Amino acid sequence: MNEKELKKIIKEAGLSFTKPRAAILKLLTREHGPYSADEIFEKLEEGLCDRATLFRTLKQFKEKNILNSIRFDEDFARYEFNHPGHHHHHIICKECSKVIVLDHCFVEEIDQKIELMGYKDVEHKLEFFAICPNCQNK
Amino acid sequence: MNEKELKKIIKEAGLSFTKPRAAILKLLTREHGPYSADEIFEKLEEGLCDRATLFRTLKQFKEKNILNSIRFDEDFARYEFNHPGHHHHHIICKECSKVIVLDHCFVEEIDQKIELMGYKDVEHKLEFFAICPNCQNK
DNA sequence: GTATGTGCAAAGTGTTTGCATTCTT
DNA sequence: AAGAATGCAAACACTTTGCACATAC
Repeated sequence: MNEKELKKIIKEAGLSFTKPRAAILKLLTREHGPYSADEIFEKLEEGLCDRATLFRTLKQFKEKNILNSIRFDEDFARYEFNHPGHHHHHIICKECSKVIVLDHCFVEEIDQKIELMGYKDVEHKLEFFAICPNCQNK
Repeated sequence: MNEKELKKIIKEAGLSFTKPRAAILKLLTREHGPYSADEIFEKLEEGLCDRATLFRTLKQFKEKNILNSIRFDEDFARYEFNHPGHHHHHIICKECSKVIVLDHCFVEEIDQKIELMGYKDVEHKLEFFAICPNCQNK
């Protein structure tokens, strides 16, 4: 994603366009992740962004729906770019932690059932944990 | 659950039967939760169990499959008693955090599809986040 | 009696915050 | 020039660990 597109996204969220924000967004639009704050920090060019700024930015991007956050059974959050209309799930290998994206959503109808129960604004998180083909041969 | 049953579960897991472990297990078999370590600590009789022991016990119980842990979008884990054969999901209110249990599993067939993709030992976590009927009237 | 578990206090992570300085608009 | 964002260091919340004492078997 080029500078102009990055700027558009950031400005439309009502945030000013700064070096750290551009770099974080660029990375997450280029690589799907989902990445932890720490992984993102390591991938960013040295000195480009403080950890505090990174966390502040992730939080803001999440509030503005630019990013989603997910938690696999870990003690840190993971972030990924929220490609509009690209709702999806993951398979996470229990051994090597490799993540595969599943483009199809299997539970859309369930969201609707839950709305019929009187709930509003229904969302869900669905993740699969398994041992990947590669790790089975070790 | 009575003393005898609690002891059976704990001993069958290969752990010795102690006061803190009995109290934690008793609580979680009586109330579904899922509760955070902090909530559990508050519910236990004062002085009955140190926080360190609580965390150690939760970890062991989880390893022995006595408890499950889940993470809603929070920065702490929640624990619930693993009623054998009682696989289920939750609806969590985005406002008041009230949790409802959904007894039906909607994605069992998906687990099987993922096995056909070459994965082994497939599990999943599925949680719904919505605004509950009660919170809509505020 | 030996192994296992516990409490206490200290340390470890991941994340947030206060504040002075710097950048965006 | 005013407001917003950043870096740094200190603080926080949740969880883990080391060690001496206590309990289970």
